[in-house]
Amino acid sequence: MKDSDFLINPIRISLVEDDEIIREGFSVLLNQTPKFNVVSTYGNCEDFLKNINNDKPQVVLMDIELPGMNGIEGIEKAKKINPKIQVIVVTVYENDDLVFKALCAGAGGYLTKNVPSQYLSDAIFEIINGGAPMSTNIARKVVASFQKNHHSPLSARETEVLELLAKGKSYSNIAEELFVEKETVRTHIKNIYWKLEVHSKAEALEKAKKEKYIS
Amino acid sequence: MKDSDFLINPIRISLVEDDEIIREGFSVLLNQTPKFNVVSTYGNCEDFLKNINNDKPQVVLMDIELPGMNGIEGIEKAKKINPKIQVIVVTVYENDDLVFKALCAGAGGYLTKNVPSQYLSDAIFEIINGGAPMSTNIARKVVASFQKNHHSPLSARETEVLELLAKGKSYSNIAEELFVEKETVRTHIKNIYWKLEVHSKAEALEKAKKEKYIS
DNA sequence: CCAATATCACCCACTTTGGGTGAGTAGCAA
DNA sequence: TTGCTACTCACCCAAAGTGGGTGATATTGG
Repeated sequence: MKDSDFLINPIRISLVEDDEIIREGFSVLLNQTPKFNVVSTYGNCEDFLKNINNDKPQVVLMDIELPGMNGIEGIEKAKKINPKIQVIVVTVYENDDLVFKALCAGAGGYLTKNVPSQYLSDAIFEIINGGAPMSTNIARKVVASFQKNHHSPLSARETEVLELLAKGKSYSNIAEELFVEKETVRTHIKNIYWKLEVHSKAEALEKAKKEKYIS
Repeated sequence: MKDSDFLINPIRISLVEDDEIIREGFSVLLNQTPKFNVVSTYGNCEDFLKNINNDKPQVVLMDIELPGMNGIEGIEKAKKINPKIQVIVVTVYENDDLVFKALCAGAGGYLTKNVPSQYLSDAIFEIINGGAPMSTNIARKVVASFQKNHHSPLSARETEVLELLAKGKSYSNIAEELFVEKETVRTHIKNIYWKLEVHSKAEALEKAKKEKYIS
């Protein structure tokens, strides 16, 4: 599909943003190009969800901090109504937790609000073309979330054991998989607990994941 | 830092790519701009790693499919030698497994090889500025990896229970957390096993993660 | 109304888990 | 050489966890 095709069938866009100034700004900005058709704008998720089947947006620009239902819930419900809807989060918040919650909820893009106006249009085209538009800092966060902490107190073997424990395997399972005795696995786990200063599987996994000793 | 600063201190770049044509092409292309300084090019990881402390590259463009050590291992070892090195994978492979293995190994960017030459330069600036340059399709894969399967056979409550089980919690832990009896948790788990056609925690978690019923 | 969901109970047997203590081997670095 | 760490294995114990079976009740949405 070429960009010019959108002149015949402009991309249907809804905006959910409680700040009226920003909302109208985005709306005017996007409507400047005939490739976009801002079909509706809302100040909260409730109204947006109520009209979603009428508006039939292809792309939604969604704020996170909203009166009433927050954007995360809004994304979840919107995706449940129509999984094909592409949601781009546009927010000032770049707190790690929010970013990952939004992506888990179904956001397909995430922009921090200081985006130059050109980026907005680019992002919309990108998500329509199967991409995942993200601000620089967000992309880095997302990629970093895959990477492990290089300053783990755990030895290679211990990390291996803990990784298998994280998959829900029992000591015996792990022993078989690593071709060692169950007693050896037990010793590794005792040492892991000692190093992480914990006294149970759940605590160890929580700490190890938080500190990114395991993925 | 402004782009113009790189005229005084050009960005030091190493290339690891076994196809000599591509390698030389990239090298010539990047050296066309005085902001870049391609300090070395290699056809395999072994040679690259041997000279890494001499070359002192800030950015490495790394192929995955290489004779001898593959790119994934290469990234791991390079990051172990100098964690500050920024690695951008440049490859034709966009197999899910490889993408995530590369990111876990420490890659900070991932481009599929049909990148227009302009993108290469942009990507290098982006990674130096704390971003994570990715091709459209790769970014989508990465974002999609956070999202759950909307066609889960599990009920909301069952998913909740399984999610806690994945954290290594015991039935009793889960019961407390959900304010129900342990017996109720046991029933949920029995139903989960039945639905997923498995007979143990490890099997259930494996299947549920593979099918993305839980994260 | 029926099916699915969520809740709880009691049976049983086996395994798992966490903690304690001790000990041998190997490799590496001061 | 002497430590240190890592990796391996063994045996003790008691409590808790796990998987499977069967049953029940209440609520809810299509």
